[in-house]
Amino acid sequence: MGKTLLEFYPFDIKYDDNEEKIVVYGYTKEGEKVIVVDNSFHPYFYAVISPEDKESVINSIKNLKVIVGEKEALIKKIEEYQSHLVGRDVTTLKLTFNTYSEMKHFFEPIKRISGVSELLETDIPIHRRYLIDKRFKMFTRVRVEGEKVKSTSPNTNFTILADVIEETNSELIENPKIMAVDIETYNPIGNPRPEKDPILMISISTNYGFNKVISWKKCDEMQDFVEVVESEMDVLLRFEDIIKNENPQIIVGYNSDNFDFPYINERAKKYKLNLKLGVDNSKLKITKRGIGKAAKIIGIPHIDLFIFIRNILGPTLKTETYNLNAVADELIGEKKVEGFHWTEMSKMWDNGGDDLKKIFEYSMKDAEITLKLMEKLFNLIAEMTKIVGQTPFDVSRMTYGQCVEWFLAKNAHDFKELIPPKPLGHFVSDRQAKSYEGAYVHKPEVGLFENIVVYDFRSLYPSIIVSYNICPTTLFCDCCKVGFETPEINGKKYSFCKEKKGFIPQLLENLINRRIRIKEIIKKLPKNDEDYKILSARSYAIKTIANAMYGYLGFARSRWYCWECAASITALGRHYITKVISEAESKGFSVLYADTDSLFISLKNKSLEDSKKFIKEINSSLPEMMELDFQGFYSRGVFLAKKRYALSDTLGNLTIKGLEWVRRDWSKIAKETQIAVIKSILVDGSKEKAIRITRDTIKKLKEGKIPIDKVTIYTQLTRKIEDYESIGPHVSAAIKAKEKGYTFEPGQIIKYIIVKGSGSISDKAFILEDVLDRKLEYDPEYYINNQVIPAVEKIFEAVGISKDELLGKVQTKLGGFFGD
DNA sequence: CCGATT
DNA sequence: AACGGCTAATCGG
Repeated sequence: MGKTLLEFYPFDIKYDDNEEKIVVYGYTKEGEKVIVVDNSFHPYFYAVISPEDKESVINSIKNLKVIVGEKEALIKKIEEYQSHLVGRDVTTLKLTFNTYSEMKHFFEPIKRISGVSELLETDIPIHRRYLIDKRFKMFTRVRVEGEKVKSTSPNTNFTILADVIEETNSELIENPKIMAVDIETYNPIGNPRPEKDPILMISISTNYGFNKVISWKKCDEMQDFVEVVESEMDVLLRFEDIIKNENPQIIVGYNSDNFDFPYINERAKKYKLNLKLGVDNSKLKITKRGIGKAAKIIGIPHIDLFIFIRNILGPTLKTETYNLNAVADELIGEKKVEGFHWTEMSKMWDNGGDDLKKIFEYSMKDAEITLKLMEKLFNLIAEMTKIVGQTPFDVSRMTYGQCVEWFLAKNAHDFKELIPPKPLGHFVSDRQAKSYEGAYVHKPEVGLFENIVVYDFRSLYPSIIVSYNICPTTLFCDCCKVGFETPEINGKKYSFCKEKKGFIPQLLENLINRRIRIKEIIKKLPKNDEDYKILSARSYAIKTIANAMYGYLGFARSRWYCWECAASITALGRHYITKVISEAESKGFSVLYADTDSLFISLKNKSLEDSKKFIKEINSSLPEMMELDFQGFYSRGVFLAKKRYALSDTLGNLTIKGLEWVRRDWSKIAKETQIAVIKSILVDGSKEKAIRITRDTIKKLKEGKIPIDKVTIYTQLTRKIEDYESIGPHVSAAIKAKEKGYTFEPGQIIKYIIVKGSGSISDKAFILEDVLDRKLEYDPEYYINNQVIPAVEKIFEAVGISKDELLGKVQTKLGGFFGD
């Protein structure tokens, strides 16, 4: 079909193991599906050599005879490359090969050549190497030149054999076709067993109007979206059919890596079906990834939103659990179909009729919610994908550490920095064994205070890294006699180069400046503007990477791990916060509390104006990138201990940190009582009301009037049940449930209740399902003495009311509090 | 009651 | 498989 030039949006990429070439999958603006084959890319790695041995090493490499299969494998190119390894000058040879399968046979023989000290970048997967080198970003417009040929894949418009493939601009694909998928399974004993229990239905929801539930059981007056086929096998075949005909550009699920797709695969195996979902007609592949699995469909990015939310969004969410219902409620204000619990699935399926209709509705809604979540999160996933520079499939599954690492890897060569190897074995354990001092936390004045001003350092750690040029490449440089110096850390000062910028501070400075520019633009846009949404997501993605940089430097499995850097950052953080504390005190403010980058002062006889003058003075003395911000003014606050306090602003809005209220391992009844007490004291200024509320709760608990969901406690299993040394209540509840056939995985949230009976607290702990089944009653004594009272006791003490007084055991005159 | 575990 | 600091409950000797 001849030479052609076109622009397209790449969605996925693979290194073809058999044909040994890079294949990029994408779409033109008109939605035509294209495959771009890049024959020009060849894998390579670096050998670090002593410069004086250069000729002999090159000769030895040329003389190597490596046989792969029947044929001799050849080195394609040898080039000298003067570069840096973590700031140190190194001479390397860049060795390029025709294919990866040939290249890997050269690792060992080249390592053994005298004059070669180490091999670098042998542990970069080829498709990632390709994206690092080519610079273009997934989901954005890319220019390709090459020969247009008929596609070998049946459901693709054409293939291009590329000569050139390059970035044009970073314009994002508009409105990709997204398909959300959810399955329901037969589950007579709780968790479904893929070897026995069939898939009942597969639900599909798209952002372009195709919505269906495919099932194999009929009932009267079925909803329009239900399509009934003959059998479970036909459900699977119809699913394959839909993927092929509908051509979704992105497939999304919720926990689909570890549930939906592995289950679909297991059931397909049973019928000896090969579900060819990939654009290249390849099978749905379930791979192992860390402790879990990942479901890969070649050519169509499959995003498991549960994984992305858990890894990246989780810490910013309020929700206690990452189940679909709670997450969707918080992010998009939607809930699942009510009056239905998944444990009833098989019973309702067997009943048929209206019950079956209800399952159809429930399943459809789940797929719809998943789709809406993706529509909400697409911009963020796309921006993370762009900034990290890898595929959406990979990036959506990365943790913070991996996002930072691949971001650095992408940019390292601009600074001629080679990518250090992943640390293994004792390198990791040695690093883990060597800890360093963290942030400073000021012991609070326990009690109730009024007129509180809060300051915080804007992006404290990133601004320190940039100001002090903290980088593994600048530590104790050769050029500066005295560089940027840290305070003493265990009696030693650390120095960072003043002459040349380190690559991490340089990249970080670019990120910070980029974010400032974006925020300037956002300010002028209306909130519902499409650009506003994209730029907000970009700003959030940049912030995520910038804030994770410090943690990455102290992370034992980092390629650019640097103990001295991490320890210097926290030491400087401690230096600046303590400096502000002492200056505030010397100016006559009373410092109530401080933690890491924030400072709480009481105005006392000073004015708000005085506090603003103070902040100006501080800022004029700080390095340019560092800034102390005015965070807010609060009319009242109660401080209980380090990391435990509550504030109320002038409008009565509460800020609560560290208290039981924000913790999931406390019952709702304890948390609700606690917040009601805080509100009474901080907002209403009435300790009588607080006492009344507490006593009333205790009475209701005694009378057994509190519903079960308010006495349920959530605790995560962090390991396998048998690995626990100490059996806490949640573990004990799980052990008892396990004997009855329930299964538990590490990471699972255990919902348990302490019931009436004898023995230790653990003896009396049972999981929610057990309690409901056996109609057990909660233990009022436990919830009064171990939940409600401890949650409010410290607060009452801080305002001068003892426990006895609270419970009415001692008659004391109340009063003298906020004028009453 | 107290250190260890969570 | 991002850091350390910190509080508090409960176990288990």
